[in-house]
Amino acid sequence: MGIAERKEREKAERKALIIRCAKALILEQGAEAVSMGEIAERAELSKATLYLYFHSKDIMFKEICIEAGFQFIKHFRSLHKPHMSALDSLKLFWKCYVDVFGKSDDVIILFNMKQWLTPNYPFIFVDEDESGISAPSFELFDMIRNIIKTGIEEGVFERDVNPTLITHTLISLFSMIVENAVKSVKTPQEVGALFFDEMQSVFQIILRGIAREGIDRSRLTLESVRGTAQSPG
Amino acid sequence: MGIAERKEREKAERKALIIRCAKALILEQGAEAVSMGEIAERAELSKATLYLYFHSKDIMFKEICIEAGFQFIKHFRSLHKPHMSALDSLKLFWKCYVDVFGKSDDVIILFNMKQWLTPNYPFIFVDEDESGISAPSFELFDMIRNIIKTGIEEGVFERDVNPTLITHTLISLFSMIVENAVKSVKTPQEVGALFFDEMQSVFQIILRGIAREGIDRSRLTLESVRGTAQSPG
Amino acid sequence: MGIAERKEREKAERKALIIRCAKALILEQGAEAVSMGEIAERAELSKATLYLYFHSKDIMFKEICIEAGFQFIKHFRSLHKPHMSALDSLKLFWKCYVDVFGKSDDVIILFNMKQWLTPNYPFIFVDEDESGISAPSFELFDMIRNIIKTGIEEGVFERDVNPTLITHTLISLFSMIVENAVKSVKTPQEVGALFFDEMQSVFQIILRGIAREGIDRSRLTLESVRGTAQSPG
Amino acid sequence: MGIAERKEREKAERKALIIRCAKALILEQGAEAVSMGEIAERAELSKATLYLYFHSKDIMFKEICIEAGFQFIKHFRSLHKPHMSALDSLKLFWKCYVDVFGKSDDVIILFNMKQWLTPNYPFIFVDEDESGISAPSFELFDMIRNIIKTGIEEGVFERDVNPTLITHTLISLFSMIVENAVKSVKTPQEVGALFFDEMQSVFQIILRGIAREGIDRSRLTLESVRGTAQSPG
DNA sequence: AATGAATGAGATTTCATTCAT
DNA sequence: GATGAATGAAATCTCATTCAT
Repeated sequence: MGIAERKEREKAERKALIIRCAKALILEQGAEAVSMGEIAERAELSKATLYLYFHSKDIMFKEICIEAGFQFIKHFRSLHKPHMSALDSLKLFWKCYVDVFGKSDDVIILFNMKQWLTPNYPFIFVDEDESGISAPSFELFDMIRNIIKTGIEEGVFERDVNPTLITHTLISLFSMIVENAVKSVKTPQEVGALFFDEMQSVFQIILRGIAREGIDRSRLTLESVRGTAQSPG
Repeated sequence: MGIAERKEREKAERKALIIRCAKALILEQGAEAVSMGEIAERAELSKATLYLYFHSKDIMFKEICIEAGFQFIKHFRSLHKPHMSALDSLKLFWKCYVDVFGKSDDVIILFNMKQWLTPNYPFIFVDEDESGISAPSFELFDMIRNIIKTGIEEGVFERDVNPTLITHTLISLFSMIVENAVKSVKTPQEVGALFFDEMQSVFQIILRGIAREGIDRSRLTLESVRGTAQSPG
Repeated sequence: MGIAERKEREKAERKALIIRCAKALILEQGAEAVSMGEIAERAELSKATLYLYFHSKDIMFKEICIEAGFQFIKHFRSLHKPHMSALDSLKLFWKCYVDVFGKSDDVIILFNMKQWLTPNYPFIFVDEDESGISAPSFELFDMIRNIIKTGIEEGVFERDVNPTLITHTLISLFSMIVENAVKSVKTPQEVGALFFDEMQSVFQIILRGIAREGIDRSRLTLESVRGTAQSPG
Repeated sequence: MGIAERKEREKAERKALIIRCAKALILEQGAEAVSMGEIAERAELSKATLYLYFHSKDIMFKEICIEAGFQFIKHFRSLHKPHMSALDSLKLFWKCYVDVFGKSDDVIILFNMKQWLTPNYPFIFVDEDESGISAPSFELFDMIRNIIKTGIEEGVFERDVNPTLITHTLISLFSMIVENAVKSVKTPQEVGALFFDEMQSVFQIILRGIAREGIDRSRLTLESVRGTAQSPG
């Protein structure tokens, strides 16, 4: 019986290896430019072997996206408390984003690969596709939307704000900024500087933009998290 | 005597036809996926003929993009008055966006193709490249940034707002939303609905988010322009 | 009636213009690389116009070859006297080669274009081909062969020498050396230096190689003609 | 245990097959005219397969050429003794030429393709190029030049003979004759007849032409090797 | 007579995917 | 389970040649 387990484990490791290599290449060249041949070469496997683990390039890339999404959600879940206020939740969301980004490239990967989540990227409606893989799309989306909804109920956000739309916008923004950051620099560390300045500023603007008139702006200010981001671990 | 002119016109029409077909395909499939063969087929021309009008695929796509950019800027310029306030300018910017979009797909094209062009398009100054085409990128960017700066001077926007960053963010947002809208629906008319709801909402949130505390929100409200957009001229 | 003549003349001028441009391009890039489009551009004519003067690229290039051949033959004829000895004739042949080369690029053109004289280049058997053009091949070839034959009769060349073969070899050599010279340098002036050293040396070796044993070597020595070549007239 | 070896062998055979087909086509049409498609068709493989064995057309042709060069040099080396006189060496050179040619088309290929390769092949030292292939050009050139030098030292060749130039000439001549022979006939067997007559005659003339005055002509005579050539092993 | 415009045919090269071993 | 080998289909681009005007 130990043999079966070992085989299982080895198989998972192989799969992880492939994904790791694919991610590295996506970071280096952008998702569009990566070919199966390159992934195989980097993983020191044959192209044919890749197809044992993923039925197609499309599916491989989708799985990578999805896995990256789960990492982020998992981290957020582990820190989020049910009773948190909307503002605290959003600030935590921001913190998690920074944390995960500091620790791994998943966030970059996630947002760099929108073409593999088409046609309804980013993570809105696609829950199950022909490949039988269920995406974390709705979860991420729903999570944020619930926070916005809570904010409206708490009277912190404007009543005329459309939670679905704002959620969409927030995710879009994150995605866009990552994309720009990734494209203009090379290493994750370099990405950091550009990225966090812009991200934090934008997040704050959105916060202010959806906040009800009269809400004190000090409550709508994000703590600088750059220090955290720069010290991965 | 009219012969030369007619020939000129016919040539321009052919070029326009090619561009039209290319745009349609870009809207349907995204810029990356479109091949010269498909464009030729759609235009009912041979591949070789395409190369008479554009020396390479790269150049064709750049020209399409740049042309679209100029259309937008031209329209804005024709309506913009020097003495306009920052808020009025931004509102006009929004109106132009809607107008141009209502009349053609240019804006969609413009933003849908940014990736294809240059990593940080349209945020980076690319005035002249090896193809000899000058891009309107910096103009667009500068235009918006000047409006933001004016707003800060007028005391309408927060002093701590970074004009360059906000400009970047605004363009990113527009770009992103267009992209999402285009990808999730089929016809330009359908795009319209999603698009304007989201765009207008986001634009308004940004406006509120960068406005100084105490600025009356009624001043930060965009008129609904959907009617205009839906009745193309 | 003057009109017809003028037309005739203009036509001839146009044709000459085309040939001139084609030659220039052949010298610059080598015959293989030159395209009809380039020739048309250089001549400031349309590609279609080229086809009014030459039914195909093949025919144009053949005509160029043939014309170049005639120039050389014409010059040789004008200086050759019927009573000349074989050795004097060959020396004259050499002198003409140098002269024509000094004055024009025809010799280079001629030998640079062997592919358009296939399959029996250089100038051996092809007298009439499908295009109806008769080549000066046999004339050139025959001229040399007659000189060799005379030399044998005079007892200057070995009896076991095969005139046809030697002729073939001589022409091959000229062709080869031109080719190498042309390929390794750029301007005709530069070609000169390399070219004449090698050519003269080789010509002399052949002369000695075919001469009868006992013929005094001083008779088999070519005067240096480099000065002549360098001062184009 | 034999599996790996068999695979290795099969791979080598495939590569050899491709080269064989390519050579045949080069002989039929000349190097410039042969396309990857034709080679693939002749080898009954897909074009893509060709690219498994050769990264580009350029590289394929270079490899063919270089391999042929090595074959020739190898054969010469195996028969050449250090103490040989210049005349014996040159005669051996000639014999090897005939031998290799009798057994394969390599020599023809070698010389027929020089144009395709590099302007002054095989006269210029090209030891390592961007494709990482080292060429035997200089070796061949040097080998002959050393023989000529020895001959001068032995007092068999004229003191005023320039070894580099003569080497250049010899190779040019061989190259030229092969080319002509190949172009004027169809089958390799037919090539043979033309080829050897001319080659032998020319070789002998050169020998006589560079020999010192007074050297007995019987020493400068090549044995007829046609019989050997016609009976391929 | 001249040409602008068009094109068919074909060039080289890439890549996701399959299959026999 | 792993892979080397093969490939079909498609990509971009070129060029000699034709034809309506």
